[in-house]
Amino acid sequence: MTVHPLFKELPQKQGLASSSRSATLSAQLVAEVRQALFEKRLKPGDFLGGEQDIAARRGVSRIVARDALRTLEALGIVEIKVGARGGARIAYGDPQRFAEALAVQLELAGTDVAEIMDAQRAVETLAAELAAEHATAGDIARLKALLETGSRALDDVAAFTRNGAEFHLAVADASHNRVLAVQLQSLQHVSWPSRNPTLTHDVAAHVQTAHRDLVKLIEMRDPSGARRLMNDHVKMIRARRVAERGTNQAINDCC
Amino acid sequence: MTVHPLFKELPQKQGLASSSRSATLSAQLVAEVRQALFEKRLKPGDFLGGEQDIAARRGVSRIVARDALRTLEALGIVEIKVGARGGARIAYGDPQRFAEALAVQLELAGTDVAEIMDAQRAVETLAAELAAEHATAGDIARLKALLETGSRALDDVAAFTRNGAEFHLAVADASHNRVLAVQLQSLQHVSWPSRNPTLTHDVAAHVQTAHRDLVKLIEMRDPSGARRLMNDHVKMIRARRVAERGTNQAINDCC
DNA sequence: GAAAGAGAAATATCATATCTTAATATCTTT
DNA sequence: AAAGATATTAAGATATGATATTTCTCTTTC
Repeated sequence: MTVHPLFKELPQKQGLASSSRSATLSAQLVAEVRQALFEKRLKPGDFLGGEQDIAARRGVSRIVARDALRTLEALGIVEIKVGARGGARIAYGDPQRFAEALAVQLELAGTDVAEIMDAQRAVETLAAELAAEHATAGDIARLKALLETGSRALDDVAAFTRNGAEFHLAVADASHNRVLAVQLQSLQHVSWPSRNPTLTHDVAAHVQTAHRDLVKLIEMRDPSGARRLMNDHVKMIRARRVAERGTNQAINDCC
Repeated sequence: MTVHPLFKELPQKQGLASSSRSATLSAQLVAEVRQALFEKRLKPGDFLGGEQDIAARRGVSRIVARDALRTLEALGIVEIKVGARGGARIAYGDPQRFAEALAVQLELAGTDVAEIMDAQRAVETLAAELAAEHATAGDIARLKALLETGSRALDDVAAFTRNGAEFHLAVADASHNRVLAVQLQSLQHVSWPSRNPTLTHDVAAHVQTAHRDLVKLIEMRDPSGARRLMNDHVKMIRARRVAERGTNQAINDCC
C-alpha cells in the first residue's frame, strides 16, 4: 500500500510560519486535500496514510491530523478504517449521506415547505422530461412494478406514501442524471411526510392515475408531455403539502 | 449564558454499556445532536457549552467531545468560538459552505458536465419564472446594475464570465426561493469555468442581449416568457460547455 | 495439503496532562 | 467617560500512554 505522492512531499511550515497563521492547522490540511481533489491530484480510492503517518509527514501533532480527518470524514471526503491496513483514503461519493446533510441545512435555514416543493417541481419536471428521452426497458419495468405495488396499497396510507416517494425517485433515476437524482433525494428527505393526513382513497386513486399516465408518456417517448404532466402533478402535491402545514406543524417527523 | 437543557440532563452510559458499542462515542454524540435538531429540541443559536463542559457532562474525555464538535462543525451544524464566552452553539445555515460540500460530492461521484448543466437548466428556468412573479424593485435594480457592468466588459473574458455567474445568481435570488439559490450556487461551483475559451465578442454580445431581454420579461411580470427565455439561454450555455469539454479537460479549474 | 485457531502487528479510539493562543471581560488610569 | 492594561476564559496544539479492534501470519490439527 503506497501513500499518495501529495502526502509524501511535505511543504512543511518551514521558516515562514507567517503564511497564514489565522487558519488552524487542521483547517489548512482540510483545505489542501479539498483543493487537491478539485485539481484532480487526488481521486476516490487514493490512500492518504494513517493518523500518525500524516501527523509525522506534515510535522504536526496527531491531534491536528485527527481533527483534519474528522472534518474530512464528516464532509464525506475520506473514509477511515481501523486495524492493520487501516487508515484514511479518499471516499467514493455517497448520495445518501449527502441528502441528509442537505436536509440538515434546510432545517437550520428554516426553509419553507413551499420553497422546497417549488424546487422539487423544477427537479422533477426535468427528470420526467429526460426520463422520456433516456429511460431503458429496465427503468420502465421498475416503474411499472412500482405502479403495481401502489395500486394494491390504495387504502394503506403509510405504504402508499412510501411507494409514492419511491416512484418519484425511480423516475429521477430513469432520467440517468445523477445530479437530479441526488437533489430529489435530498428534497424528499425534508419534504416527504411519513404520515399523510389528507390522503384519502380518492386522492390516492387520483395520484395513481397520474403516475400511470406518466409511465405511458415515458414509454411512448413524449418528453414534453411527461414534463407537463409531472409539472401539474407536483403542483398538486405542493398544494396539499402547504395545506397540511396548517394542521401539522412538524414538517419532518421521520428519521 | 445558560446551557441548553438537552445537555444538562446526562443519560450517561450507566451500567449497560451494551447499548450500542458499535458506534464510536463521538458518533453517538453527533447523532444525538442531529436528532435533537430534527425534533426541534435544538434550534439555531442554542448554546451547547464548551469542549470541556460537554466532556464532563457526558462522562467522556475531552477528545471525544472534540471529535464530535469537529464533525458537527464540518456538517455546518455548530459554530465554535474561542475565548471567554466561547464554546459551541447551533449554527444558522450557511448556504455557501453547503454549496462547496455539494460540489465536492459531485466531483467525487465523477458527474458529467452535461448532467450538471441539465440540472442547472431545471433550477434556472424555475428561478426565472419565480423571479418574474416575486422580484422586488431592489432585485430588478441589482439585475440592471449587473447588466450595466456586463455591457462594459464585453471584451474582458474573465470579467464577463464572472459577471455572468453573478447575474444568474441574482436571478435566483430574485425568485426569493432559498433552495433554488443554494442549488444554483452549488452547481455553478462545479460547472462555471474560470477561463472561457469559446467566449468571443460576438458570443458575449449575444449573451448580453439574452440577459437584457430576461430582465425586461421579469420587470413586466411575464413568468412563462422568462422561463422560455432562460430555458433557451441555458441550453445554449450547455452546448458551449459540452463542446468546450472536448478541448479543455479540466472542467473546474477555479478555486 | 487445507482448514481452523492462536498469536502478533498495525491502527484508530479513548484518556490525561500541559502549554499556547485568542477573545472577552474587567479594572485602572487619565 | 474613554482608552489602555490586566485578568480570565476557553479553544488550539503538543505529548504520551492505554485500550480495543481489525487484519495478517504462523502454527496446529485433521
